[in-house]
Amino acid sequence: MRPSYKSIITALKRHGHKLTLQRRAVIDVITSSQDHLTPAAMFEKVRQDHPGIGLVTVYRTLKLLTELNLICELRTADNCPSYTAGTSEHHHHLVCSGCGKVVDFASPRLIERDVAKLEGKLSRENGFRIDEHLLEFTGLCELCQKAQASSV
Amino acid sequence: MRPSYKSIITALKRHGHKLTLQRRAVIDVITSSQDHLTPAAMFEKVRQDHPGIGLVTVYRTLKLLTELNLICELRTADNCPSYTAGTSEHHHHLVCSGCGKVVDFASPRLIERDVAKLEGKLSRENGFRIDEHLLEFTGLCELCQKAQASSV
DNA sequence: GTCTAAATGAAAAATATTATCATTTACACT
DNA sequence: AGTGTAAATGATAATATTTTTCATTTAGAC
Repeated sequence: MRPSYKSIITALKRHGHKLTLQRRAVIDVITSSQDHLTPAAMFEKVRQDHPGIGLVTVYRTLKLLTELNLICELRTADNCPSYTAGTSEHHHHLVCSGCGKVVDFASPRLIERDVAKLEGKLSRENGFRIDEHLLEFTGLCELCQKAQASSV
Repeated sequence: MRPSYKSIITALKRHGHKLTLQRRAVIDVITSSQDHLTPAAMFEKVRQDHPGIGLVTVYRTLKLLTELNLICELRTADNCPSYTAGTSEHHHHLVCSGCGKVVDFASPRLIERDVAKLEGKLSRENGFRIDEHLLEFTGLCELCQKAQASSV
């Protein structure tokens, strides 16, 4: 389940962080959108309700939430990180290389089991302590496929 | 098999690109290193033999090689892209979140088969044309584990 | 050898992110 | 409710990374 506005607020409080209007605003935006948003996009959204907020605050809030593992950070080839609520649930990414759209999905238990095995093997062979894994598919979404087809 | 200096040169030629000293130098560095290198790191290496080369040229060459799919671009949480020779061989990444070290590995056929199945399902359900996939493990390498242990 | 489009390097611009610091504010404690 | 204090904010500057621009150079076809 995607973490709700409330659960994130609670977690922040639990870790001894202050609940400022600005943080609430950022959390509101991130939890009420299904998409992965870049810091800049989030800033624009938050701004609508809180004209005074600074981009810096958005960056700081995202950093904090990422450190507490309350949101999910994603980096793709377009160089901009984007964030979405929901790391409590383990999920993977399907990324459109055309427009950057990201679809989250849960992978079948079968794969997760195999991946866990592979994780053990890699860990032993390379001396790593492995903390997480991510499966990422890249391709073109429906719209970008059409755009490509019509431009050729 | 990792693409060799020669194979990349040939591919460039085939696509009608000129073989400048600078490009040769960058390709030499990227093929003779096992690691993923950032543009800046590559610049430093290339510079040793070609003091006159510009960082811009390194960027341009990496961009070109990436577009031609001759090298592999990787982005992790530290925000710096890094590149390595070798996309002709399908491989995955084990990334150290401490120092950024990347180990490439091939995943067992078992997983690849399941992933292919999942790929078909995702493609159908989301209307994506899926081009590639990447499995990425994140953790701490041996050195960074020790560093962490001793600092606590 | 000559020609030309492609590639380069220097500098500036654009973009993204972080650091600094004075001011404001949440909230623990009365 | 009022007060004190550490944490958080916003403005600004700084840093880092990547791209653009453009005059000059050069690889490679002829």
